[in-house]
Amino acid sequence: MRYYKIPNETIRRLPIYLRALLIVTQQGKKEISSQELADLLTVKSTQIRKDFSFFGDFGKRGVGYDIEELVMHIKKILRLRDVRKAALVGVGNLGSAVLAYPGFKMYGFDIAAAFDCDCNKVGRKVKDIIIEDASNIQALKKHKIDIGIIAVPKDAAQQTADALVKAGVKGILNFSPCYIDVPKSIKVITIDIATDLARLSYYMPAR
Amino acid sequence: MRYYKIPNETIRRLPIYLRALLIVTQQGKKEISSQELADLLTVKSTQIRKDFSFFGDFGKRGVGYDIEELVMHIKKILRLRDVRKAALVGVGNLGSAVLAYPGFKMYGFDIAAAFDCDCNKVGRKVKDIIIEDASNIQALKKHKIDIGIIAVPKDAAQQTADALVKAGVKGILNFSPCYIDVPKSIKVITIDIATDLARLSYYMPAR
DNA sequence: CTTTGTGAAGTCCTTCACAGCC
DNA sequence: GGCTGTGAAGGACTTCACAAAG
Repeated sequence: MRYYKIPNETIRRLPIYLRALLIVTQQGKKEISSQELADLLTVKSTQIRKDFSFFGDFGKRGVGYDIEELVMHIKKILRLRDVRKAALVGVGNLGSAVLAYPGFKMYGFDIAAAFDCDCNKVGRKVKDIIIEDASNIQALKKHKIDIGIIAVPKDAAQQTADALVKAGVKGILNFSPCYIDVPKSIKVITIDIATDLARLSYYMPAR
Repeated sequence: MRYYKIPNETIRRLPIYLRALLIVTQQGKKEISSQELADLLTVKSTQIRKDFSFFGDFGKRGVGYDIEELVMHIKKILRLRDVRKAALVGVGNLGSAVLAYPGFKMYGFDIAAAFDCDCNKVGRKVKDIIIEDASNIQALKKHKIDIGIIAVPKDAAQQTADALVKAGVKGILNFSPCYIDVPKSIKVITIDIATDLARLSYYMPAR
């Protein structure tokens, strides 16, 4: 194996592979061939082998891949092996759904703090976390939290982002349907269902 | 302009352009150049012009594009011009967040029905919609609803999908972190934040 | 002078074809 | 026989460079 740069498209597929592998692990499977994995996803088996070849060759010819080893490698590439602490801002419906979502833990994220500006919510306990007042966001500097999750109404998104940046986060997951402006050393990922919705529409037959 | 096939990647970017255009429209802007749009997004201006050129040439040289016209064209390509009716299944935190999300309307989707299997919720009214019992999903056949939104716990996802297919939907938006099996004429889009999370992790500096 | 529209060149990614190994 | 690993070929998308138009 040569140490080529890993293509962006491969990085985009790794989480998809990871999810599938975690699901089949729960079903008790120990090994998987590129063909079996391909059947679960909409990807060709040669594509999968090529992708895996970028970070080592650990498949067994005639057999397939050891799932546990594969999961470990993918997590390493995606830097998911160490638990990363995240803070949630906005505990409305969306924020609550985020708190309840099991995927965070599965991917090595730990939501360690939650903030809201509604005094009725402040002090309430959700999943072992006490909701704090949003004006205390800067406090998370002490907690080694490096990810902020924005789940507030869009008019409050920018000021929330500013507060999070001030508090020292390095990455932001933004659920508000708007652009937010941050220093370019901060990585922002905006999740907007609308873009997926539009794709659903395109690929669906007309009524 | 020649009628080439529109590249997949262009289709993927169109919703992103659309969102940006809708945002600047709200700010009162009437025309925009490819460079201005590029500055808002992480895309090169030549890319934008090339993308737009696939579906006609309606830019004014020396000026830019008429935003209203552009929005109309993109909506046409993405088949978003006619309102599509959707049914939501599962009115928990996530489902409630979905109901409250303004993006649906903006993109021509109308959530016209909601279902849940919790009898405490059935009968309650949310945003002009009365929550119906999940066993009545087949009833939506009468309502010309062709999209189903799955926001139920993952163990109930497959049976919900089966019921929706039986009820005649043509597309499914799946928020459950699992694969669902449907006839291949049905388009399914699974939204799993975990994949975005993993990308956030990869592009963030190590702790 | 600004900005679009577009062939051509360049880059990146996917698929093929098959050698190598279990 | 079955499946991985990979150079090479092929295909898709992006960027360049510049002509054409307001």
